[in-house]
Amino acid sequence: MDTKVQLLDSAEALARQRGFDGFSFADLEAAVGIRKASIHYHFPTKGDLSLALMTRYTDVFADRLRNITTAHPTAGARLLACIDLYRQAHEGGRSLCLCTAFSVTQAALPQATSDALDRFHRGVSTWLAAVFRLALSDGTIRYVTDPQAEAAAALAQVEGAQVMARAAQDPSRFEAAITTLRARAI
Amino acid sequence: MDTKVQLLDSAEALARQRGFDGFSFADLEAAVGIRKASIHYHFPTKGDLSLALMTRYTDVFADRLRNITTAHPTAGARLLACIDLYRQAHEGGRSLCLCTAFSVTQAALPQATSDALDRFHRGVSTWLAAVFRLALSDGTIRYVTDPQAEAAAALAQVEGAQVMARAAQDPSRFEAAITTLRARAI
DNA sequence: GGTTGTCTACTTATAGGTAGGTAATGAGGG
DNA sequence: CCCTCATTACCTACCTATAAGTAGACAACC
Repeated sequence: MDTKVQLLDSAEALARQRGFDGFSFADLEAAVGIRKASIHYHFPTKGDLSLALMTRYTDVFADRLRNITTAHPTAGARLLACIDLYRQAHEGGRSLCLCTAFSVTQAALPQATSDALDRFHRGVSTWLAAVFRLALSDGTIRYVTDPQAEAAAALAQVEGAQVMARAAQDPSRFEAAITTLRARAI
Repeated sequence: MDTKVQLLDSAEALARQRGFDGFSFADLEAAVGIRKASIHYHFPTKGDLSLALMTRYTDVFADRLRNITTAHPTAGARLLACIDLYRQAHEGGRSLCLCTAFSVTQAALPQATSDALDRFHRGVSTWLAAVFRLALSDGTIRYVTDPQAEAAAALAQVEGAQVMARAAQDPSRFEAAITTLRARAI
C-alpha cells in the first residue's frame, strides 16, 4: 500500500523527467529500494503501471481544476491559474506534465492507458472550453470567439511550450511561449 | 552515396513516426536492405545519424521558409503557408515534424545534435518573428503586439498540436488546435 | 495455514556497437 | 598492359548491456 504509493510517486517523477520509456524497473528498484521482481508483484507489467499512473494523475488534476473553479470567479483568473498548474508541473524545465510525457511516449501504451490519456485531454479541454465560454460573457479574456477552438489551442500551446523548453534545456522558453496566452487574461 | 541517402530517408521517416529512440538499426536494416553492421559504416553511431538527420532537415526547412517569403508578400499568407508546412509534415497524424520528434526524444542526443535542434528552433522562431513584425505594419494578422512572443507561441502551438493529435491518433485534433492561429490571418 | 510482500536467480529479447574478413573499383608504376 | 595497393562498401559473427518479465523459495502476520 505504502510501497505502492512510493512506486507510483517515483514512477511519476521519472516518467515526467525522462518519459515513460525513459525509465526502467531497475530505476524504480534504485529509487524505492525493493527488488525489481517485487515491483512486478505490485504492477505485473509496465503497462499496468502506466494505467495506474494515468488514472491517479487524472483524478488529482480534475480535483485541482475544481479547486480553481471555486477559488476564482472570472475566466481570466481561471485561465491564469490553469497555466500556473502547468508551470508548476514543469518544475523549472526539468519535468513535463504527465500527460505531455505520455503524449510523447513512443512505446505502444496499452489501449486502456491511451484511453485514459484521451479522457484526461478531453477533461482539461472541456474545462478550458467552459472557461473561454465564460469569458464571452464576463469579458476577462481578450479576443475570444470560439471557446472550443480556444481550449484546444491553449492546451496545445502549453504542452508545446513544455516540450520545447525541455528540449532546449531552458525554462525561460516555456515562459516565452505562453506570454501571449497570459497576456490575454484581463 | 545513394545508400547514405536511403538510410537518411528511412531514418527520418521512422524517427518522425516513432521518435528517434523508437527505431533501431535493425529497423533500418529491414527498410534499406543492408546489414546492420554496414549501417555503422555510414554512421558510426546513432548519435552521428541524429546529427546528419537534423542538419539535413534544417537546410531543407530553411529553404522552404525562403520559398514562402518570396512567394507570399503579406504576413498573413506567410503564416498560413508556414502552418501548412507543419500540416504536411504531420501527414494525417502519422508523423511529426522531425524537430518535434527530436524535441520529444528522451535518449540523450549528442550535444552537437541538441545544438542543431536549437539552431533549427531559433531559425524558425526568427523567421516567424519577422512575419509577425511585418504584420504590425501590413495588418494581415490580427491582435499582434509582441512579434517575438507571437513567434514562440505559434511554434509551441503547432508543435503541441502535433503531439496531441498523434497521441490521440486523431489528425482532426491538429486542425482543431491550430484553428485560432489560422483564423488570425487575414 | 494461507495470504501478503519480498527475495534470489533466471530467461528471453533487443539494443548499440565491434572485429575482422571480402568482393569490387580504380589509380600509379614498372 | 598488367600488377600491386589502397579505398569503398558491404558482409558474418560476435559482444555487452539492459530491458521486461518469470519461477519459485522464504518470512511474517493475521
